[in-house]
Amino acid sequence: MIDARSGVPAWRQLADDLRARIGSGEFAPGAALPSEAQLGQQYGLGRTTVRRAVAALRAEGVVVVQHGYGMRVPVPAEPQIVRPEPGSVVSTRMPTPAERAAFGMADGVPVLVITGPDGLPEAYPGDQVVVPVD
Amino acid sequence: MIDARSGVPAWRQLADDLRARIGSGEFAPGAALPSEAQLGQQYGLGRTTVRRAVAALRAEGVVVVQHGYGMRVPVPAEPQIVRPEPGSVVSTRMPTPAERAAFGMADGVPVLVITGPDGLPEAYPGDQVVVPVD
DNA sequence: TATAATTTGTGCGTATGTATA
DNA sequence: TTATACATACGCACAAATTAT
Repeated sequence: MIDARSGVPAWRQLADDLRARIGSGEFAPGAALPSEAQLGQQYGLGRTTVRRAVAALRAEGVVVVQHGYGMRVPVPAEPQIVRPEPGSVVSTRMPTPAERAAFGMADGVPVLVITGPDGLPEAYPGDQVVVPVD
Repeated sequence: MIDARSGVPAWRQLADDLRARIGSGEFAPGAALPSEAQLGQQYGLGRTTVRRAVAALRAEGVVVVQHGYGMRVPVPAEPQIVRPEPGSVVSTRMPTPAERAAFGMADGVPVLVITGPDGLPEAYPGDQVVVPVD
C-alpha cells in the first residue's frame, strides 16, 4: 500500500488512500475509522507518520477526531440559507481560534464572510451556510 | 512567555503569541518570521513543539512556509470580483489536493464554491475572489 | 560549477498526560 | 477501575530546497 521509493511522503500516501476510501463510500458519513495504532500496523508506519496523515485530513475537513474516542467521517449539516442585503459581498477565509470556539467548528472548516453595504463583515460557519445570489 | 503550568499546550501558547505579534504589525505582510530553531531557542521549546505551532498557523492561513527558505506573513492578493449568474448559490469548503495544486494555493486557504442554476459547482481560490450580492 | 551553510521536510522512537467508554 | 485512544513534548537522524560563497 505504501511505496517508500515513490518519492511521495508516506504520510501523504496514507492520507490519499484514506481519502479515496472515504470517497468510495467504504467509510460513510458518521462511520468510525481505524485507530491510529491500527492504521500504523495495517500500513506499516510509525505513529508520528500516521498522525501526520490524520492531521492533513483534519485540515481538509475530511475527518473529525474526538480525543479519547476516535476518528469519524463528518456528517454534513443541513445547509442554512442566509440572504444578505443587496450590496453585500461574500468572501471566505479560515476562522480565528475565537470564531472556531464560538461556533464550535471542527478543524478544516472555513467561514463564509458576508460584508454588508455598511462595510461590517459577519462570519458564518462554512459547513452550515449557503448564500443565494439573485 | 510560555507558562507550562497554565494548562494551555505550549504549542498553542506559541501560536497565540505569534498570531498576536503578526496582528500587531510587528510582522507585516511579506515580512519573514524567525526560523524554527530561533523560535525554539527564544521560547525555550523543542523543534517538535515549534513545528506544531507553525502547523496551526499555516492551517489558519496566517503564515506561509517555503521549504529551505523560511516563514513569512502572506501578502493579501488583490481581490478579483466574480459575478455569478442569477440563481447561483455560494458556499465554501477546503480545497481538495488536486484543487490546491491546480490553483497553486497555500495551506489554510479555502475555496469559494459557486453552484450555478444548472447545479454545476465551480471552485475559486478563497484568498483572491469575492462575490457581490445584489 | 561546486561547496557549504541555513532552513524546512520526513520519519522514527520514547514517555507521559488526558478523555472516553 | 480498567482499557482504549488521542494529545503533548522531547529527542534524534537524515533528506531536500534555498541561498550565499
